[in-house]
Amino acid sequence: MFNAVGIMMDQSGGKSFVNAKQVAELAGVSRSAVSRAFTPGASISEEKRRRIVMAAEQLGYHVNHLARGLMGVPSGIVCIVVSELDTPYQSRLVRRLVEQLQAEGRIAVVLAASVAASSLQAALTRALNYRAEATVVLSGSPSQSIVRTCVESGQRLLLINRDDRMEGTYNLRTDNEMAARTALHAFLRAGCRRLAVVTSQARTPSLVAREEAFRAAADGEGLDVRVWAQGPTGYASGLAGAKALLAGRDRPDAVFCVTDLLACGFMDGARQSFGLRVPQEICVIGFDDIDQAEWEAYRLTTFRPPLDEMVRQVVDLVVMPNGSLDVSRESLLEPTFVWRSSVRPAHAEA
Amino acid sequence: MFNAVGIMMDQSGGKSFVNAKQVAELAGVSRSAVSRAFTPGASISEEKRRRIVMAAEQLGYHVNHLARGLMGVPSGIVCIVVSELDTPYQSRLVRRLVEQLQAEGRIAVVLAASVAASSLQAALTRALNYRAEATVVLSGSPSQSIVRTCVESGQRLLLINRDDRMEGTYNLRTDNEMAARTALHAFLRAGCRRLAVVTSQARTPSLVAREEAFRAAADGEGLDVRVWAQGPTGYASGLAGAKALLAGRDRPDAVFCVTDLLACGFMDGARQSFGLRVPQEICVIGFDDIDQAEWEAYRLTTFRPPLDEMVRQVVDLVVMPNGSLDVSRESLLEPTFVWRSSVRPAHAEA
DNA sequence: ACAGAATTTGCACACGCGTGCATTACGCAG
DNA sequence: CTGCGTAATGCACGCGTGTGCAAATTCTGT
Repeated sequence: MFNAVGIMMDQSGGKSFVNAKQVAELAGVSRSAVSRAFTPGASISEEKRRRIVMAAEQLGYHVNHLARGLMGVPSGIVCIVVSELDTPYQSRLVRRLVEQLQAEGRIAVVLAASVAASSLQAALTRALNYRAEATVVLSGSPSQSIVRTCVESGQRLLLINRDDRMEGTYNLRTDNEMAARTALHAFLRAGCRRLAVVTSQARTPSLVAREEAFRAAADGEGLDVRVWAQGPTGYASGLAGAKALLAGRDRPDAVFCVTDLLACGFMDGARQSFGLRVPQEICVIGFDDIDQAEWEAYRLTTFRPPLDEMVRQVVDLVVMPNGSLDVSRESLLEPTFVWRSSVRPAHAEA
Repeated sequence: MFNAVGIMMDQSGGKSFVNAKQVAELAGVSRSAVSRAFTPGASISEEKRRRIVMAAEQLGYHVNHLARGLMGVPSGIVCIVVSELDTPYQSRLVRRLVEQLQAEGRIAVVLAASVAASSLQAALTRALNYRAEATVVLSGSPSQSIVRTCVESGQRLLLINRDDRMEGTYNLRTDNEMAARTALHAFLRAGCRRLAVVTSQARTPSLVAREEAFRAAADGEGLDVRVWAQGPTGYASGLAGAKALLAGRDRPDAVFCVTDLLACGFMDGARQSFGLRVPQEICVIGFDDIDQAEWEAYRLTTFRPPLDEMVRQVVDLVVMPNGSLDVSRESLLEPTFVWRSSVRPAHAEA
């Protein structure tokens, strides 16, 4: 029944977990003492705690967080819902979130919202089943009903980069409108007049906001904007966009790509298929400041979302106790304009 | 105390969770009935189940998986330990794993092993605390002691791409040796003779294996190999490697980069700083087949790990019941050689 | 040495759930 | 109507833990 180190075997041949009672028996103390030994701030003598910890180590005992979460104690579980984890921007954000949440003693459950349409619903249900303290949604449109379920259950729902504000959720978004205006003015100062936007078929709120703000700003200057919006939000669409936009006469001399991946694809297309030089013959601005934007092959002028600040706010909202957090249900973060070499400097006008 | 839909408020103002007892009261049945209503195959009349489900929906009731996991029922939690989630290769692998595990009804907890050296130890401890069914390690070297603890607790430990096999773990790795030999022969057929390897300071087992296998294969042909190994495993190191290796006289004409990111950096360095053309003047081979390897700017010849097969085997090992899984504690997967444009074809010898 | 304060300890309960077991209700043939 | 087999139901227990409360122990000051 017991092996050399005292691990109990169950009938199926696998090993079962050691519980506090067994540790108590080995250490010759009550089970409560074991519980207190692993509870910071509990009243227990140092000598007894040492003996208990030693016994626990010998048996391979670990506090069962499931049972702990059964009581009033918060579970420490935070869900992160993400659809395209293999994207440079998303993966970086998730990494930072996981690290910081972990530093705060939380544990991050990553849920994929990509498989089916109802998958997010199922994922959030699972999150509820595990008594997650909060859920961070990086993508997908949660249905109104599931959101209500979450909020009513005391779940905090943090929506990142989604412009559709909903009742009872905390919204974090970057200032897409400001970025679009900044991009336009950078183009104008570089002497560009034939504007274009490259975006994707996916009507993600952030991307739509960037496109529309850019068009509105250009409209304010009396300038026209050609728009290319096809395929998914990735490199391939940018490449295809270049081939489409640059094929005809009167090709654009300034292109705002709503995503860095689109921008990389566009630049490659402009160079390979049309022999254009960036920024001499065509200027490009992206958004996200992914790693590749800094690569020598691109040196892309783009907007860097304030990742540190975003992560900090998310972690704060998660960690914050239940009282007094309704103060700011929404916050708008300013991206930084990162000037590299894909736009002509102002003084070098045509 | 109760609001319109019957959600109980706790004293702190947040909502507390609904339990089976409350559902039972509303539906006018016993608590056991509620439990059975949500247990597939339990003995309960269809009419009563409908009434219970309706009451549960009205109250926003969700089965508490923590309490369920308290009993013999497996927790359904799988831990994924990863150090560099914002890397193209890792993020893609994690995404696939999360999706497939989710499809099998498991929930994936992502643990960051990057912060501190002892962080992996802490991560595995947390995994044990939550009674994870299995832990998939994509990086870092777990200490022998913590591995024993995991295995003795019935945790399955799956190590991916780590050559150090340990007692009681399941190992999945790709055939780095074969890949290195294939790369060498591709270089030789292209007429290259001045070989080099670009790797990083990190002594990750896979990377070391690729480097050493390449050197061994070259040695078998009587050829020398210059090695550059500095900095982390990323684009910047590849760029620096190019500047260092190509600066002197007698520059290499074939470079095996142990990672695609290194290869991208190297290609950019070779082009920007030395005006070299790939593959006419220098051939490059990478490893991982990340998205960027297919980009027009690189069109990198590289090795594609069999991701589908890897994920399938991991999921199989996780899902498999406790009996009869010691059959294959290790499996070696063959990467595919992806031929693009960064190596001269065989017939175009110098 | 002794009272009183301060600390430590153990008992017992609660948390939310699944389930074995005894009991009841039901359907059906004789 | 009776007997019997089957489906449905409710009671009570156990899972592993944290904690209030009272009892027990140690410490402190005079």
